[in-house]
Amino acid sequence: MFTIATWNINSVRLREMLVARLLTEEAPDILCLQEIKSPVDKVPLETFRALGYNHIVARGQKGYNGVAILSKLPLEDAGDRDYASLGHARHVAARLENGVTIHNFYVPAGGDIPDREQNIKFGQKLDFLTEMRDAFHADNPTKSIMVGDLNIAPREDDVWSHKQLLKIVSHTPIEVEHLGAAQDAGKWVDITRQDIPQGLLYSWWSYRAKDWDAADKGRRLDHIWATPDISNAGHASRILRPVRGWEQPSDHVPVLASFDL
DNA sequence: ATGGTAGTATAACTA
Repeated sequence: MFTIATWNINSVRLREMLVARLLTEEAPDILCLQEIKSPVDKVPLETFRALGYNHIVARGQKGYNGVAILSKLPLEDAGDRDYASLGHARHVAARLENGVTIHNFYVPAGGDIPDREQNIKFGQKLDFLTEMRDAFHADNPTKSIMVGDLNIAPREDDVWSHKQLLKIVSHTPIEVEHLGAAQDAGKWVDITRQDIPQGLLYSWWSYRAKDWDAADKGRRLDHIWATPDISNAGHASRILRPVRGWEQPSDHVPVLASFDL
């Protein structure tokens, strides 16, 4: 059995000690980070190694984006793809010794206006998702887990108000449709919703709210999926809401699942 | 309707 977590950290250098706290308190076997906002050679790897996370696969760049997989279990680098040819560090993959492949994604946020004619970033987001669909269709993944900040809350109960967010980027029907096409192409099972099928679930709360906890205007942007050959092994999903209340927090909280593999 | 906060290339961008 192993536990995997995904967390958009919004700068791994600024929040090095928050990562260390999560690794100490929850001790997932694997932690996938997004938005590390750092070149790989400036990630504080020694802090993570000292906590037993000796196996690290990452892609970084200066200032923006960046993804990393920290693991207590041996990993081999399984490459990356430049979806939508943006030249951004938004994907990396790794393979465990048991043959399970881990994909870590940071899907573009997509800007504010949900129209590709008016907002190039929204078009890039849709193109990124279309390339994910095509890649999953071509690769037909098996024994795979895909996690990350997908920047889309697909279900009505993944947002604080379905009606009020229908024209807000992250919950528009066209984004949900594109994400669904990528999910279907890989036959991915949403492990969080397999475990917690009913009820409101959020993994992100805006920094701009006066009181994020009281207003509770959250969205479930962070996901853990698995291919159907191993989806039955997934269980014990959790979303660590209290982490949003830690000092100088990320706007995202960790999402966890365990796999009996 | 607007503006609100946070991070990094500390100025203007991205989220």
